[in-house]
Amino acid sequence: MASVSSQPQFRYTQPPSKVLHLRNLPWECTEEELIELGKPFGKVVNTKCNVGANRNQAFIEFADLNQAIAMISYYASSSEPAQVRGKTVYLQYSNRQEIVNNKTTADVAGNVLLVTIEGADARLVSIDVLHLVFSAFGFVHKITTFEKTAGFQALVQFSDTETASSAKNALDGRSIPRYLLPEHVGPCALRITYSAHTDLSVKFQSHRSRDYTNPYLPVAPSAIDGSGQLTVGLDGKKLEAESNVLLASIENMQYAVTLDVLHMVFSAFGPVQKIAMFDKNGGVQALIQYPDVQTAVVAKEALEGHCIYDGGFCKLHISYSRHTDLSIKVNNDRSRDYTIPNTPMVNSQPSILRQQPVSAMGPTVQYNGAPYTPTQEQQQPGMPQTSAGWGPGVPPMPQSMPMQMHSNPYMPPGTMPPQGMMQSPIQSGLPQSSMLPPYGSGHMQ
DNA sequence: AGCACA
Repeated sequence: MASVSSQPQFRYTQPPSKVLHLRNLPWECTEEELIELGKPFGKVVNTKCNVGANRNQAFIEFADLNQAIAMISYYASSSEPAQVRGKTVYLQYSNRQEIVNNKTTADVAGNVLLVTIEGADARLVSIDVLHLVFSAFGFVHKITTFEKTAGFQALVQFSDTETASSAKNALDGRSIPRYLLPEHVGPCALRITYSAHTDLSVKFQSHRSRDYTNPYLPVAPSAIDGSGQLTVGLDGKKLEAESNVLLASIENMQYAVTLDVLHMVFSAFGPVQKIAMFDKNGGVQALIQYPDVQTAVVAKEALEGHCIYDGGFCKLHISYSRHTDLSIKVNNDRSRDYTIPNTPMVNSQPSILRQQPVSAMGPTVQYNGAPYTPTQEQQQPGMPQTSAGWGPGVPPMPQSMPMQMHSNPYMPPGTMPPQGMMQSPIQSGLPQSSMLPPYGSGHMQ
């Protein structure tokens, strides 16, 4: 009582109640901790935690009024304040006589979590980031997101209550790790309660909802354009169906990017079958055809956003083409079919070596993928690509590079550049493992 | 640090 009357603005003594009002709680405070706190004084029959705007208040209801009085009296005269996790908790009689509506859906543990993403940039958190965050605790079945007055919210469905609880306990009040968010996105905290749902209804895969148990669920019509092409990814970003043909556009093309340079760069990941270059929107684009989708995926992942030359020159932007087989009518300096040795060659002078603006500068694409080392058989048209030479353990600079210029079926006799020129820009530019992987010399023309 | 689905 003394503690209550010591504060002028709340000096009025509350009439006793078997319900106590607690404040200044750590707001991760659990029901169990409240019970622990009250247990010494009597039987706690009900609690309600995470009350108030800051979720740092709670109520404890004792079986008997005398027990509540005992607790108030004890802490009124105690030198040690009531504490939860070392934080001082202030308590007083509640102005209500019983806890009502204690078990709201938010308190009843279930397999679906209601997640509120807080922060100015909450809306910029993608469903994929949420998926990543919650997947740390178990398989996430479904996620739906929506906007409410509470802000940007998501329902995250786990297999069971235990998994959901572990995620809730670990993540409630925490911020999404910065490294999972784009740089421009500010901090985003998660507030998590249980949802009353047990099974979310996800009709489409979209940037707003996802069903990870059903990868064949149709994609939302809003994400598909008139031609049936997928244009909007499930994260709301542009997305294309994977293809064995890549569309590369070159940004900031300070240096001439030739067919040969492209061939060299893209051959690092597998045999390049065809390349077609063309002008588009004032820039240069190229279609690069691999024999299979997997190779194209690896190449795209590795090269996307990277620059062919140091200093941000010739930055590659790569998407999947709708093409699956390019039609190369003539081999010239803008298009090439590497699978047909005898297609007429037009103007196939190796240009990279002549056109280097800085003599010692070679392509320096950096990427994180495993380098592909072209081998003899992988150069053979029609041969199935082996996985040999793949994997993270492949050294970026093998001891002996396969020298197969002599056997290159695509190189017309007499057009082979001098050995010294072949070596200088490319190989001398590879002192570090992060640099461009070895290109078989046979790829260069 | 101050009373509960707003």
